[in-house]
Amino acid sequence: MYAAMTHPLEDYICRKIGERPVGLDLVLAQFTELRIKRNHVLLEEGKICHRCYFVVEGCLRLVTYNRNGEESTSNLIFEQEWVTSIQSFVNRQPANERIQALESSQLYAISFDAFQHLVKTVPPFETIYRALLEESYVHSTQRVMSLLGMDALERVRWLLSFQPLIFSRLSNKVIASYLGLSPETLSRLKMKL
Amino acid sequence: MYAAMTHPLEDYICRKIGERPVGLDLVLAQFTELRIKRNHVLLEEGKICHRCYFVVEGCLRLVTYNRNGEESTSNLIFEQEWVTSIQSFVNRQPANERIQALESSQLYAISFDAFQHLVKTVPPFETIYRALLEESYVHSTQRVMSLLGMDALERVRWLLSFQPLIFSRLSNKVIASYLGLSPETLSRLKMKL
DNA sequence: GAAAAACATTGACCTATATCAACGTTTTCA
DNA sequence: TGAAAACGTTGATATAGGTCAATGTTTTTC
Repeated sequence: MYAAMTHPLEDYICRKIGERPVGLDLVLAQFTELRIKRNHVLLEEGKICHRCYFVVEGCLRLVTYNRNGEESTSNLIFEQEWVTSIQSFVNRQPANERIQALESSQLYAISFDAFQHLVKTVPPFETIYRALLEESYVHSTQRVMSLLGMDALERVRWLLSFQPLIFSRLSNKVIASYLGLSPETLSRLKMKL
Repeated sequence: MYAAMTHPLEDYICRKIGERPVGLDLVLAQFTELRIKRNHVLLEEGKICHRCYFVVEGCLRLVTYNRNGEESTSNLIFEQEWVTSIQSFVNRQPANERIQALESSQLYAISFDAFQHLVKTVPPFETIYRALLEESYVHSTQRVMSLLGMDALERVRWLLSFQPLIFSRLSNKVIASYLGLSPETLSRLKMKL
């Protein structure tokens, strides 16, 4: 039970940097804990996203709506990952996506202003943020490639090999909307695996 | 002809930062100029991408190949933009995409090691890199949303409104492969605009 | 813990987009 | 500059995946 004795975000940061950085308490002080229930909407589309969240426990998704009101899952976020509507958070513009909890979740939240301040004044924080942006960008480009070049079955296999966790934890409907498929199609493809 | 008197990369960096940063000459010294012809392949898939390029003049694309050898354009890069195979460059792993010139181009290249060194030792360089990652990540997420939630005609209109330059400069075939469409479909859709 | 709602699956059918083929036009390059 | 190759467009046809509907199952809620 040692894990429960330390601050989850402290663990994360120390692990990422490989040491306990100077000024860490100052960083941690900028975050507030937050617990939300399944289906809770953290951000509605059209609103500006003023916060960035670290996921301690649980799972969330970014949801976009097309002209006909049909939803797509533009991203899935699990433990030890961060979530925000990046375009809205960075550019201070209305979000074109919603942030919704898929499971009851425990989060740490930081405001845009505090985030910017840390990025500017705490070098290790900027480094973590940069590394996170690299990871996220790489992931997003891989996703674009899969959507451009693979058919439905290939995408299912690709997701199964790189993020098998998703299949054991999320509903058929959510997985389908993340893959750009109808639930019926995903249901049928699962039999062909 | 004033523009020709200064270093294009110097211009870019000063414009991004809003002033001439200390140590800029040190940064510029790490880059080497490079001129390539249309269709030249800067990086082949399967090789590790050891360099990052700033585009002074011209246009390039990132190309991925699926199981059947059909190509998709995973990104398009114009003047004043950067190109590398990000996953390969950052993680030192074989690239799953090719970098190819669509026009004869003038570039400035920097090696991975020099790039890392600048990121670590020249704070304004890290800041520019971070801002670039933010922009690129935002762009990539928008692309995912368009591929998940829009039909072919909507994607064409979307591209036309956000990057009209592309239509005046690139071939029907390349635009189609960037939109995830066959050339025939794009050809037909253009009449419906 | 029972009723209601949401979900997963399967079948029948439909449609957006791909594929294949033909042909004229543009580009490339010897 | 002229032959060959690549490209763009259009028509005919094929198909992957979507939509609609029915049914049984799981989850939510009061």
